[in-house]
Amino acid sequence: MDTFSSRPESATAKGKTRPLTLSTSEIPYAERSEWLREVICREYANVDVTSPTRQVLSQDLAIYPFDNLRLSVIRSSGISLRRQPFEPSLASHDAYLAVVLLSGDYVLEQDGNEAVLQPGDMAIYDATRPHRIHCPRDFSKLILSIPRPLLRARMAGIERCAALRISGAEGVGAVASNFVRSCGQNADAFASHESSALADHAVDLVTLAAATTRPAVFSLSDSRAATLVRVKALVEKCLSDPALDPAAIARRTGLSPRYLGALFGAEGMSLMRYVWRRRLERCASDLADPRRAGARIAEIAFHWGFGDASHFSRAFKQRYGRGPAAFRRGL
Amino acid sequence: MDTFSSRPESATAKGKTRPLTLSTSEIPYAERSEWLREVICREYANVDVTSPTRQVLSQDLAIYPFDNLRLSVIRSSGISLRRQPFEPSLASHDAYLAVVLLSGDYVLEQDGNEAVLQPGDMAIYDATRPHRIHCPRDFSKLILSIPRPLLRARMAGIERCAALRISGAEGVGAVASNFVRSCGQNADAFASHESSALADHAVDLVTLAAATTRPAVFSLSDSRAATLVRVKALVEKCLSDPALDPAAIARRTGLSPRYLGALFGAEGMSLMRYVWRRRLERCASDLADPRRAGARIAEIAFHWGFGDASHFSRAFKQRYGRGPAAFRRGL
DNA sequence: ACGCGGCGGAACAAAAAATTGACTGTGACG
DNA sequence: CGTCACAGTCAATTTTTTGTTCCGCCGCGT
Repeated sequence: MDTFSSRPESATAKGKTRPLTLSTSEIPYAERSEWLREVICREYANVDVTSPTRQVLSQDLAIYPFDNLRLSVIRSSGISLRRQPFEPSLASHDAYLAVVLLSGDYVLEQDGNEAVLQPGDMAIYDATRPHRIHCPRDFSKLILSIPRPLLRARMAGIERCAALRISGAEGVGAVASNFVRSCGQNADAFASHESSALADHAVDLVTLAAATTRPAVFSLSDSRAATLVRVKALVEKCLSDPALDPAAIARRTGLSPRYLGALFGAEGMSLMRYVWRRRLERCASDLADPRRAGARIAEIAFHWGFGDASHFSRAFKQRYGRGPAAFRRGL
Repeated sequence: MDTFSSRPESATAKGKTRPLTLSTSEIPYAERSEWLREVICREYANVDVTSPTRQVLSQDLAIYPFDNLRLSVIRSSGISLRRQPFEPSLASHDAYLAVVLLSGDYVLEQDGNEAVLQPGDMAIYDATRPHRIHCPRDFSKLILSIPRPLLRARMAGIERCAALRISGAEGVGAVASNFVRSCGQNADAFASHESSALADHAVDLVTLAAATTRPAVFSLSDSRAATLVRVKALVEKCLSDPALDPAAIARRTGLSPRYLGALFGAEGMSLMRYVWRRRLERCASDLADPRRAGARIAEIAFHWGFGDASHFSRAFKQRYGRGPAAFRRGL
C-alpha cells in the first residue's frame, strides 16, 4: 500500500491544498507496467495498460483535490489504455474525465467516436464505459475528473457524449482549455475556498465549451429529466427574487404547478423545499466567502430571498447544525 | 458623430459580436490629443489626456460588447490620464475598470493607493472617482468595464478598493489574468450567449482574485471601512500641514486617537506611517514632474509637511532605494 | 539614562445585530 | 380533506461590534 511516494492531504491548517504525487521513477523497470496499472485503476478507472513501443513506461503524476473535482497533471511516455466492457467500477470512479492535452499526441476512442487531440485541445469522456486511449510517444496532459452528478446537473445530454473533442484553438474551447491550464500551473497556490470556486468555473467552462462544440446532442429534449434541468436552471436565475412561489415558476416555465410538484416529487423533494435548499446553499457559500466577510448576515439572507432574519437564522441552523455567525467564523 | 472608423453592433443574426474599433492612425497629428480625449471620455470616463514625453499620441482600441460588460483591447503610445474631482459623469460610465497590462509600464493612483503594474498584472479602480494613470512608454492592455451594481452584488467591500493591484504572477490572480487575456484573444469568436456566460465568469474571477489579494480590506466591515475612507480623505487634505498628528486627526474626525490607530492597524499599517507614506509619494510625484524641475528638493519636502530635510532624505531613500536627487534625475 | 510621541493591549459602555422562543397561517402529502 | 410540518411574525434575549478611556511599551532624539 505504501509503494507510493507521497500521501494525499485534503487541506492543511492554512487552507492550502497539497497534491498527491506519484512517479514511476523509483519503480524497477520490470514492475512499472503493473504498478502503473494499479495506480490508474485506483485513481481513475479500471483499464489495461500497455506500451505501444514496447519501451519501458514512465509516468509522473500530481493529483490536486479541487473541491469535488480532482485536477491531475501528468507527464508520461507513450502508452495505451483500454477499458473493457465488463470491468467492475468503484463508485468513486463514477466520473467524467476532461482531458487537456499539453504536448504530444493523444487519440481517444469511445462509442465509435474518435477524438484526435492537438496540444491545447480538450476531450470529455465517460470513465466508466469502455474506451481506448492511445499515445504513441511522450506526452503531457491535465485531467479534470468531474463526478457524474455534478456534470449531469449542468448538461442534460451528457450521457450521450462519448469521446467529445473540444478544439482548444479558438472560441470558448480555447478559453476553457486555457483556464484549466492556468489552474494546473497555479494549483499549488490555491487556498481551499479558492479551489472550490475555481472548480465551479472549470466545470462551467468545460460544459459551455462542450455545448458549443455539439449543440445538437444537448438540445434533444429527452423527457422529464430535461424539463427538470430546465426548471432548475430557471429557479437558479430567480433565487434572489423573494416573490418566487410555485405559481411564478409555473408561469415562467409554462408548466402547471401540479406538474412541477410531480417532477420534483420524483426526486424526493418538493419544489419549494428545493428552492429553500438552494437559497440556503447560496447563503452558506456567501458566508464562507471572504469577499463577503464584511457583509451583515441579514443582508446576505435578504439578498437571497429571505424576508426575515430570524426565520433565516433558524432555517440555517436546521440545515447546517450551527447558526450563520458560527458557520461564517469556524468553517 | 462619425469621425470614428467603425460602428458598434450589438449582435448580428448569427449571434456573433463585433467590436467597435477605433484608431488614431487616420487622425492628423495636431488633432490627435483632442480626438483621443473625446473617445476616452465617451467610452470610459471623463479624463484629461496628456503625452508624458510631448510626443505624438497614438492609440488603437477595439471594444467588444460582452453582455453587460465591455472588453477593450488597447495598444497605445505613452500617455497620462487624469480625472479631476468634479468631472460630471454619464450614468453609463458608472463602472469599475479592471485593467490587465499586456506590455509596457503602468502606474495607477487612486485614493492614496498607488498600483505599479508589471505585464500580466491586473488592477481595479473606480472610473467615476478621481484617479491618475501614467504610462511613460508604449504599452498594451485589456480593459474590462464592469458596471458598478454588477460588481457590488458580488463583492461587498468593492467601494473600498481603489487602485487595487492584483498580481498576475501566481495563484488566483494568475488564473484570472489569464482568463481575461484568453477572452481578449478569442473575443471575435463568441456567440452572444457565450459572451454572457464568459462575462459572468470574468467578473467572478476578478473579484475572487481581488479578495485574495487584499483580505484585510474585505475583512473590515462596511461601516468601519467607510470611516477609514473618510479618515484617509481627511488626511489627504491635510498632508501639507506639518502639525498633523494623531490628536489633530482625531479632533477633526471626531474619533479617539486610539480608535484611529486600531482602524489603520487592521490594514497592517499605523496611522502616522500611512501619513508618511502618502507624503513621500506626493514628494516623489513632484520630483518626477518636469514642471517642478526648478523647485529645490527641500522646498518640496517642506511643502508636504516634512519638517527636516535630512529626515526627509533618509525616509525617501528607505522607500525608493535612492535619494531624492537621484530619483529626480533618472527614473 | 530621560522624556516625548506614537503605538497597540485590556477593560468597559452603548448600540447594533443575531438568535431564540412562542405563536399563527398555509401549503404539502397521504 | 385532515394532519402536520414548516414558512413567517413579533418580542425577548444573547452575542458582536463600535468606540471609549486608561496605561504601559518602544524607538528616537538629547
